[in-house]
Amino acid sequence: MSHEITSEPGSVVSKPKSRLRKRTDEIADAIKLTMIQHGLEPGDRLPQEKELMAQYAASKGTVREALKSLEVQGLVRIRTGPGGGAFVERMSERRAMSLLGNYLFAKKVTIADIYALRKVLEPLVAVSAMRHIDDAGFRRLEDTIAIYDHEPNDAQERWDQRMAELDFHSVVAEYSDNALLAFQVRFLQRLLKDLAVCHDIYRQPQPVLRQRGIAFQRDLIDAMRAGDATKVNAIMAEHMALAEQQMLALEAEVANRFIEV
Amino acid sequence: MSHEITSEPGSVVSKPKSRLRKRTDEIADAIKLTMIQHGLEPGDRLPQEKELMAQYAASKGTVREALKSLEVQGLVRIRTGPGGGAFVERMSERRAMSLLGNYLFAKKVTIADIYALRKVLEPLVAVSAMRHIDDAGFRRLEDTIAIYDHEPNDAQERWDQRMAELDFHSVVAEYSDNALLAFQVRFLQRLLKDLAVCHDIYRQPQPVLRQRGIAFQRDLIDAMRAGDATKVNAIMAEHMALAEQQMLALEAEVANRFIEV
DNA sequence: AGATATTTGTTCGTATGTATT
DNA sequence: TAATACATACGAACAAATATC
Repeated sequence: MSHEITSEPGSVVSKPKSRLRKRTDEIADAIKLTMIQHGLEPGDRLPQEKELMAQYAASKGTVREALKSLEVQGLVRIRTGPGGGAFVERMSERRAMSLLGNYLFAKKVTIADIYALRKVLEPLVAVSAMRHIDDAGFRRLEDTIAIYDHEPNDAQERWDQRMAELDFHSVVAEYSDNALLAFQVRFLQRLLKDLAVCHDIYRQPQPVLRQRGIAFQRDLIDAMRAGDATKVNAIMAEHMALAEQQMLALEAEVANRFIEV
Repeated sequence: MSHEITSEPGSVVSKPKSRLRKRTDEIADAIKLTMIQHGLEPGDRLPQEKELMAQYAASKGTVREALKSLEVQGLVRIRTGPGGGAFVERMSERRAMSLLGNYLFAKKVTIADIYALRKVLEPLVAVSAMRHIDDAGFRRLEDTIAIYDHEPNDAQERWDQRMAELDFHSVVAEYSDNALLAFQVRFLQRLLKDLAVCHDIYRQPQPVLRQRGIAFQRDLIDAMRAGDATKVNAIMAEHMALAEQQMLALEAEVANRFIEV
């Protein structure tokens, strides 16, 4: 709808003499193109291997590599059996995050980097969500809070509570109609869940933050129910500022302990 | 530890008969794992096809599909010839954006969505860049402005100027040390370049915006040179607010003209 | 600059696995 | 259960690209 599915660099110009590009990639791009031109939607089936082999005058292996490429890009899903073949699919958020994670793997992403973004985006997404959330949504938020509204009994429960705290924000983001913003916010949350440093941090007991966090989130729900955008924004901004402070402090603590040993 | 490794209660007992996952994906993941375990860095070479075939007791086609998967994920690059094979590679920003674009393809992303993010992120990245930019950077910014500091002669030049205006922000983002923020900001810029609606908008003449844009950018450079974070933030915020306003107005105009026809 | 060796890229034929009917 | 239709996997051979001498 919005913009075109993009081809990899080099897909534009075709030098007639030498085949610059591999046959596999040519076919992958060609299939991608027909998907766009025919306006195929998720669930629609592409021609089967045999037909594609004939259509592009390529062998099975080459066609399969092309389909594999599309599969990894999250554009198709391949099913065996009668009536099987390649079916158009929407890339899952999970896969998008995984791929983006590969890009950021090499770069060094710090907690400060993540919170620099969260501090501005979480308030934004909360206000956006406020305009679309319904009773079921509020119930989901309250159910999530219930997971961590009490002292954890063991390390496992403490871990689960930390994850649930992030899930709270994930649920909020679900109700925004800005797909771009929602994805970004949820990706930041996933980074916090995955970063090795955070694993160490989240394992620490932090009695203060938990209760203050709950207070913020209860206030946030109230403000959302009241439809008070300014208040929602302010509450979330303060919540993020405090969370960042706490995370950075714990990060330093974890680092120091590591040095002492 | 004296006790045996136990299976989880619900863990999948390996059915010896049927393979849950495709061999290709198993091999791709196995290779990915060894890449991490061995701490391979860009430029390092993986075993060649022959060796991988022996190592995983798989056929050439299967191994090739696995490598294709890694290639699409931007993790390796494959070279032919003596000493060739799969080499570890960092995913390019270009590919990361392309893949993320595939995810957002299905979702409807509006100009308003993009500017909701730009309004908060561009000021942020400008302040961040201010702390690391050098004389060469300032020169690049001024060179970019030079592309659009005069009336365009034809449609082509007008188009080039619009792209250069976005490039200005791209250069700014380059000097931020927050990889996450920089990527996000540059991705938004790419969306503006690619969105079909924007193509129509950017083709329109807009004499006012160009000059005001240049004024903002000159002021921005001055504020960055002075190291005035507050001012940098304010200038960029105002610039984005105005740009959004203009874009939305033109979007409506383009839409109306489309309806008239 | 050209020949050669090495390694990926592609093809074809065949057999097996899997889901539908 | 059996037949069918499709993807999945194997193996051998050939083609194309590229580094090295």
